[in-house]
Amino acid sequence: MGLHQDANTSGLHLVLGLSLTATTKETAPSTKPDDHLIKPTPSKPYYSSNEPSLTLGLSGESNHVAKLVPRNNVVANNKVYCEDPLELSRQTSPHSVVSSFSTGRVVKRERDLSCEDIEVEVEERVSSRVSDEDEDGNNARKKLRLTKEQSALLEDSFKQHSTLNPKQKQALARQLNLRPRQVEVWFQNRRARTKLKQTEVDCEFLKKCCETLTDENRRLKKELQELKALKLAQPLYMPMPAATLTMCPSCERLNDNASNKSPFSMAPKPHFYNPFANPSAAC
DNA sequence: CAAAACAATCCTGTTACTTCA
DNA sequence: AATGAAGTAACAGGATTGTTT
Repeated sequence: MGLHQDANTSGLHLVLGLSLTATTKETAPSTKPDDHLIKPTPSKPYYSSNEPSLTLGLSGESNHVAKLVPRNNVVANNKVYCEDPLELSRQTSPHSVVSSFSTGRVVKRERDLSCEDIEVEVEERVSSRVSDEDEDGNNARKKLRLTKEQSALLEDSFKQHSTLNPKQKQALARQLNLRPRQVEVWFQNRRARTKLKQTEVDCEFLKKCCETLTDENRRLKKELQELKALKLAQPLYMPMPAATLTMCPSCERLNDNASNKSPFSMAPKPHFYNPFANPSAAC
């Protein structure tokens, strides 16, 4: 669960309850390590009524509801302190005050703010948040954009190594003021993009191969027809028109081999030829 | 030592948000 | 102002791998 150890070790008792007041699928417990984070969605409000939810609070404090604290947060004096600006911004407002308010098209780069800054920032926004929200509490899931500096640093890091060990991830996250999970996700997506690009390049290459081979096939068919016609015209002996007959060196070799074999020997294996590897017109 | 359980990480596919034309 | 496309952050789920019991 998303309980920070501080809460467990402080000697306080925790109460876990099931109520019918809030949450959606998004708040359901997950087996994944980082999925304890509560995620709001646009169509699925972070808190909605008439849905079962888990509530967790300190015993004797009935007002403490849904204190699901991510691992990197600290609980003290009934307040959730954040080691991560983004997470704090998510938690401080139950409706997930995050980076931007789509209605006003204001994109705020929270990444640049420190934790303390965020606390202030979030408080400021919470007051103005009400008017930004739908009547029924619906709130769009906001996506944070990385700053140019952050992207550049991540790119640099990716160039050095496309995967990160935990230490590198932590260091990078600290350096960028991001959560390690965000760094991890960025690298995953970056690897996926690289692979996709490579696949597209490969696809283009194969298309060209296919085109070239089709052309070549057409040309050889034509050549064969011409030879057949020539054979009909000169049935006895005809010196090979060397200028028109092009022979792949590897085919020739196979034919030579075949000529030494008995009539019942196996036919040579068809070989697939890469037209780009050999500029020969015939191949 | 083998096997089960678990955690961490990766990949792939998808969703949802932002930006821009 | 509205809209669709492209880019991308974030997520889900399954596979793999290393560690622990």
